[in-house]
Amino acid sequence: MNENTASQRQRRRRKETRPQELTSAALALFVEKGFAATKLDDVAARAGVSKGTLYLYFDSKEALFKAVIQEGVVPAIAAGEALLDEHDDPVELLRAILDGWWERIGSTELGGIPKLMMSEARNFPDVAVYYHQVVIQRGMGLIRVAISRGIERGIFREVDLETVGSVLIAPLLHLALWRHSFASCCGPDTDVERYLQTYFDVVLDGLRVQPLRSGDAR
Amino acid sequence: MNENTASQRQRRRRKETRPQELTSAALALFVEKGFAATKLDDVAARAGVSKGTLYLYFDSKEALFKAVIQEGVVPAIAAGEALLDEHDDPVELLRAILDGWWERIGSTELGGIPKLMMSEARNFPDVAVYYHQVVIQRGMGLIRVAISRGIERGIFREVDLETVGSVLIAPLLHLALWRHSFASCCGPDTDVERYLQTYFDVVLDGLRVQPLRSGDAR
Amino acid sequence: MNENTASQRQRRRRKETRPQELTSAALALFVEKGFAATKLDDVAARAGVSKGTLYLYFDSKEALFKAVIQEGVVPAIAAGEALLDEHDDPVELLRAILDGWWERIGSTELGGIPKLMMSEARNFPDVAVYYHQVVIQRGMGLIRVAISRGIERGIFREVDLETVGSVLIAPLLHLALWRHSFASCCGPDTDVERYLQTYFDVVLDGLRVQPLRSGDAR
Amino acid sequence: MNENTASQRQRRRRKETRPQELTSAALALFVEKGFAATKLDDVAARAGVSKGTLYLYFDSKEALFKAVIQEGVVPAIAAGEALLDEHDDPVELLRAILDGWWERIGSTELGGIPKLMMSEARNFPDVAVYYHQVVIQRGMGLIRVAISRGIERGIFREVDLETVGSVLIAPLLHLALWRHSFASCCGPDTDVERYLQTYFDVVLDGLRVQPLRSGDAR
DNA sequence: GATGAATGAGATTTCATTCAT
DNA sequence: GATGAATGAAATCTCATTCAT
Repeated sequence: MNENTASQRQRRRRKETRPQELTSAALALFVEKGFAATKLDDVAARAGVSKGTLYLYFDSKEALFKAVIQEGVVPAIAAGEALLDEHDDPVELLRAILDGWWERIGSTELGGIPKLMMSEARNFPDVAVYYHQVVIQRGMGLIRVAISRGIERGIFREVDLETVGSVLIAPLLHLALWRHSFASCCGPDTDVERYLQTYFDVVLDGLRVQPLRSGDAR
Repeated sequence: MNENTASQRQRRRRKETRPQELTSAALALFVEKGFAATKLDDVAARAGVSKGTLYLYFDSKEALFKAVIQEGVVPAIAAGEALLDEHDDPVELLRAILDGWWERIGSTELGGIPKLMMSEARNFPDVAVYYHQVVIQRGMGLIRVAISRGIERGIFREVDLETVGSVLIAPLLHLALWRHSFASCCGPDTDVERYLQTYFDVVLDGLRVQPLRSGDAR
Repeated sequence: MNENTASQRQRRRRKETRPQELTSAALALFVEKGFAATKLDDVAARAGVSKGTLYLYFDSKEALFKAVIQEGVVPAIAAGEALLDEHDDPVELLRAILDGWWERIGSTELGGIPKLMMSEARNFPDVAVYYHQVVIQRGMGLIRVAISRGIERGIFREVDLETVGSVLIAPLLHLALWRHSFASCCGPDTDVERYLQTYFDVVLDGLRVQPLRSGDAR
Repeated sequence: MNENTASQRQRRRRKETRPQELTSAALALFVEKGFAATKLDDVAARAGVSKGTLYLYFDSKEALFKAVIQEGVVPAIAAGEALLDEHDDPVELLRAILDGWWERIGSTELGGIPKLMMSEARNFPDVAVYYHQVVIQRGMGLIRVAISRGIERGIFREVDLETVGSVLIAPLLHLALWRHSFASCCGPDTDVERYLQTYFDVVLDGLRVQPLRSGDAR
């Protein structure tokens, strides 16, 4: 009467986890080779299934791409917003956001998604729009809040809130992009720890010994 | 007999400029769609020649790719090193380097090359190594010289010379990547002028009102 | 112990009727789309079973096809021969045969079989030979008997017994084929009742006001 | 200066005749095996070209199908309407139409088209609608004119003009269908000449020795 | 040099068939 | 017996490359 045999459970488990195994394999290859240069044969092989199995879960290569992004986007969304309440000091909050992004996204398997999205944005405009709304704008908003909080409290200078988010995230994105492009043939180029340290150092205190303290650096 | 007829000269002219017309068309499409997703049919059509003609000038699609990078790299090299002698003030030198990069590379047709190289580095490791040596390391060296000159003169703080180059170039690269990815579907995201201004502002003077002035921002 | 529980009986019932449910679903789809364009998935779905179940009853798609024809052929055989004894008047007999075919075959679900057999005869020569022997030749024989009986009694003219069967059945077949081809997109084209009436009218009495009454119409 | 070399002309000739060579090969195979069961490989092989060449001329297998029908339809249209003026006697006109159809369509390579259209009408409703309008209705109209002309002159009885066309064409269609279905495995079943003779005999003068001469044969 | 028709290897996609549950 | 996930052979379709003109 016990119809939930172990193997049945295992099978159901498999059915549920399959899509993730497939998107995970696809993500790795899409990031490495790009979407067009990735063969579904290779995705299937990496996931340990046959080519046909892919089509049980995804209607087409393009659908697989969208699922890969979809899946990769969820953690990014989840990662961020909780931080706003966890840190009071703006400097710490900003570091938490940026550090957190690196820890949870940039340095992990998901760090390839920015490269993939950058490379394919023009080939998949609808996915790009979605990603922009759900990830980029939300992330920029997060940084903006941290900065404006710091400005309110007189800790940060009055920088342009519209643009500062992109400027701040850029060096982290750059590091992530590097890891999935030149790093494999030209080495890490820079020690990650030192890179992050320099990054925070420069961003927080600038290069100059005697800051001009004007709104305009020119 | 005057064998240098007008049409002969024009043809010779054509012969010489042809390759550039082809690589230019290829660059645009490679940047837009990626290498694998670009059809030689489309490259030929964009250059206004037939598909077969491409093979008169390039042995293969891969050879065309290499020529595209090769060609795109030359101006980048030429652009830089002269600057070292033109500017004495380290701040001005740094701005000249970074501004100059944006003016001559980032904001031009060549601005797509970083995206292209980033996307394809792992598919063409030899090209990536070449690009790394000839463009990236040289560019990093340029910035390093500017920064170290500033440190020597007591204008810049003692930041890590190994990593600061990447950190500084990242926001500009980011802007160039954006222009060739999300910009087409999600708008420019930020006004370029303001972005650059914020960038220099933050980089030169940091975010904090009261700099810590320690080597370590933590 | 009463082992013939209701559900057991139902199951046995099921076991016996299953094949017919499957062939019935298959017939409908084979007729609609053709053999090759019909997916077993769809057959299974239409029969309300899983794809695997089909293979419990039929070894292959081809075996299913043969079963479909086999099944569809039985009523056709049964329908005919009894008529010979039921009608004495040759005109009535002929009408009974042709009307009966339309009532019991052409106008029913089985009316698709001629279309299916026509379409697939060359792909399944053995089935075609079987069908030819068991259905076509027998049916032609039936008509031939009716006509020859009419000739003997001086009611029908001396027409060619070899060919008249095909000529006579053709308009009915045509109607059946139409119902399963153009009818779905171009309407019934002709009212069935009027069509049959015209058909019998022309066939029995010809088009001419003054028949030539020669064996040769030329 | 003579740039129209022989081989150039031959090549151009080829370019122009290619599509017909391809549709001709496709027609033969579509008729024999049906659309779905025909492999493009085989079409290409029969036409003596490579698989890829097909795609230079037709966007898809479906487009090839449409071209096949399109091409096959043209002669059918051309064949008919001139006849109306060529024959005055309604009996001769009717024979000319039906005989002509058999000579020019039914007995030729084009005779497969009715089988093909019948088999695939439900899979390609738009093609079926087109075929219905351009071929079937026009053909029916032709017969209707002939019959009504005969009725006016008191040569034909007053049969139903709406339906008599289908009834009359049916035996010819049947013969054409037979040739492309059972004929290959079960022989011609009937001698064509005798079949046509019986057909005209029955249709023109009916089966009965003593016609009822009522509008209704019942 | 220039063309573009032709090729064929290789990609995506489909689907009859199998088999563990 | 019934299921449906998985398979892989085979189909459609693409496109870099060739070559006769």
